[in-house]
Amino acid sequence: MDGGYGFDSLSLRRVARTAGVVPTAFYRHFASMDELGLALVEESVLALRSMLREARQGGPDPEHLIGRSVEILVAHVREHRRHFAFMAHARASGNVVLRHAIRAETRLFASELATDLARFPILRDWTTTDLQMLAALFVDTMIATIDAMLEASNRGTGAEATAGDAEDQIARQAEKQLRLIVLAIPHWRSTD
Amino acid sequence: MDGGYGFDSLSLRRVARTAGVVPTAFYRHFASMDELGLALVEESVLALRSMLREARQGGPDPEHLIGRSVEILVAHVREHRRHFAFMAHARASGNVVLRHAIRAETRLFASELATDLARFPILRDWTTTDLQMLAALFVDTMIATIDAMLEASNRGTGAEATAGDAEDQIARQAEKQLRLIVLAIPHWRSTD
DNA sequence: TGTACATCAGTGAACGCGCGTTCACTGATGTAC
DNA sequence: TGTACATCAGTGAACGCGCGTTCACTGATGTAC
Repeated sequence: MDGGYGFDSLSLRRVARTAGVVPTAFYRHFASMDELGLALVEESVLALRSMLREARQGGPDPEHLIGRSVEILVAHVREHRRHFAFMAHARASGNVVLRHAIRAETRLFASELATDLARFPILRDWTTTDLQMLAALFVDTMIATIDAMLEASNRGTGAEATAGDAEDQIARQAEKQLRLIVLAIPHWRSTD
Repeated sequence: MDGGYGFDSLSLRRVARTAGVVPTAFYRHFASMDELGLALVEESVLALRSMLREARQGGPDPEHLIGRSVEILVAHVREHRRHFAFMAHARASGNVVLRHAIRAETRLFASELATDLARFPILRDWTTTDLQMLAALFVDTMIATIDAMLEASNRGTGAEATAGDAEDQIARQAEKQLRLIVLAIPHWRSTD
């Protein structure tokens, strides 16, 4: 009746046991579970940053930008599933330290995206507030997509084919949502 | 070094202690913590449904629909903060039973919203898939907004004025995001 | 109106368990001279 | 090349604690006749 997936329900002793080591040896590497968690956050963030870096390569190319971005997103989630799952969980977890660390990284990510967006000619006259608003909308849609993919892969145990299908469907929906948002951009009158 | 906010780190004994009752008395009311959790989900869902009901009253009135919806959302989060915080947490929690219950409710909510959307003349010719896509985008934006409000109210301990300001800013951003999405609708060519 | 019984919330002792953390220790690997 | 010492990962016993769950129980409230 215990169970539980996330970092929250992971004990120091279980970590040690999995590592094939006596519990006290844990302290040779981390001062506490929080510190382990922060190390995991740091590692996971690398996956995120590599995603952003890859998306930036190849220049703007507005024609296929959205399709490419979604492809990159999907590929990264598939490749670093455990890291993304860890962040998705820690994001809403009961652990204050981890939650704040993840939130800070998310804000940073959104702010970098806003900077990228500012380079597009069509967004030149937008206020900073509105650029942040748009970046947040993209990031929130991205997070929701990642979330849905992880949930689909959880449910998909035992029926891998349908899990893959579900992921494709999620990816297609995300692409549509992003396209829809982009459609609105030329019609927005930016003020603050 | 324990701590922890959410339902995950809430023990049967702590519930009993808070209720001013001996641990074994817990079983007079619930067979397990999972059952307690499900009861809380049910109670929290009532807050969500009342929100949707209130938003439906007063008819379409497309002019002020978005502003009114955001107002209703903010008011409900402020009034039922604990229920929303519970759902936001359980949504990504390690407890499989709770997580699935919340996810199911979220899907139901999105599907009801899609039905509502179908009634708008401008959306008459949209495919079902695209209506679901749009509803999901609205719901995801809503969830991100609720999430941000809860986080702001957590951080805002000790400085109520700034916490209120932060919430207002979040509400204003949400309103802009919804307006932006709505702007795109007339330009979408719905296909599947 | 009174009596017998059922229902039901709460009690308190007891259990075995996994937990985080302490402590003094061992033994291998690297470094200085 | 050999010796002395430091560093450092891992050991194993021990602690006190909060946990979920069992059991037989008490006493109040409601119900049937």
